[in-house]
Amino acid sequence: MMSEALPGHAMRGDVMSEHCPSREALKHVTSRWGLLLLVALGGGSLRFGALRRKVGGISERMLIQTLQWLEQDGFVQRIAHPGLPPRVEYRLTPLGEEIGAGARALADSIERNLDAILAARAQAASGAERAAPAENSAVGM
Amino acid sequence: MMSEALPGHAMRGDVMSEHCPSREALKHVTSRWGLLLLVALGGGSLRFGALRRKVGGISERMLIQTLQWLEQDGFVQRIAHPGLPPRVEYRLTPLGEEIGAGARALADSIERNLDAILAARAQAASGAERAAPAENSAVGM
DNA sequence: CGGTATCCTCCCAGATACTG
DNA sequence: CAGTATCTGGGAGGATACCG
Repeated sequence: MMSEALPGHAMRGDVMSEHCPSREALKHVTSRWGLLLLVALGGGSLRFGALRRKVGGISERMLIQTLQWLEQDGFVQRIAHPGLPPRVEYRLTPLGEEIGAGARALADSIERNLDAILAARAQAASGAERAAPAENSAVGM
Repeated sequence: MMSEALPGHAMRGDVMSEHCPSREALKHVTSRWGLLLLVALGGGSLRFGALRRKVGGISERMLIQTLQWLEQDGFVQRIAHPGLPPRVEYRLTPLGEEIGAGARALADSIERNLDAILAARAQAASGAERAAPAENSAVGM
């Protein structure tokens, strides 16, 4: 599952192992909004409202919940400024910066290659059409 | 949502935009098993059974389904060798290699920093205890 | 061995209402 | 503005059985 938990030696997880705790962290990072929040915070700290506006389609509830997951895993730091109205900033921790860099690289690869991805999907769809010759050239999605 | 779809110019997605098609690809990559499969295939082509054994905890059904998602998006190539018993290999496409590299980097960051993550979680749990000192100390999640 | 088909069960996540 | 609490459904994903 992982290497020996020797005191003083960092233990290393193994995401391929079913019961490794790293799976839990991976789950948070790859949750529906986790990766997007890590990417969004890559540019620097953001307030709750700004974060909500930046990440299109996220609900307040999921924003809070995902931020709490990321905070518990030590990826995000929550900074509450006293006073009214309440102002809370969220920023990446050093650990979060590292994870966030990977998240951004992944998102960037997808964004840059979107045309190739859409082309592959169109081809897969047309291949399916050949198998089922009942004509309908509409390629949705 | 994205830059103009000029013919001859690659279009670029924007994962922050709610209706951008890149969200769909991101969903597949960050699905429960998507990232793990991309990582597993990073070392070279693998057969169905080997893949199943490598990714701990995955069911046959989700293995097939996730592979099909990744195949449709052009990340994975399926190669069926004729004959009996059936032998099917899966390997990353060039596009898949690029996505897979990001996936591996992300998984690697989590694996390497697992101790820090677990420490952060332990601290968050003890902090929550201080906030609610009366109740039972079971710290679930 | 490598799938497909079917059923079923959680629980993720949206909607809504309320608070400091 | 930044949360919390509760209700609910939809769909991801597991179990099982069967096929080529």
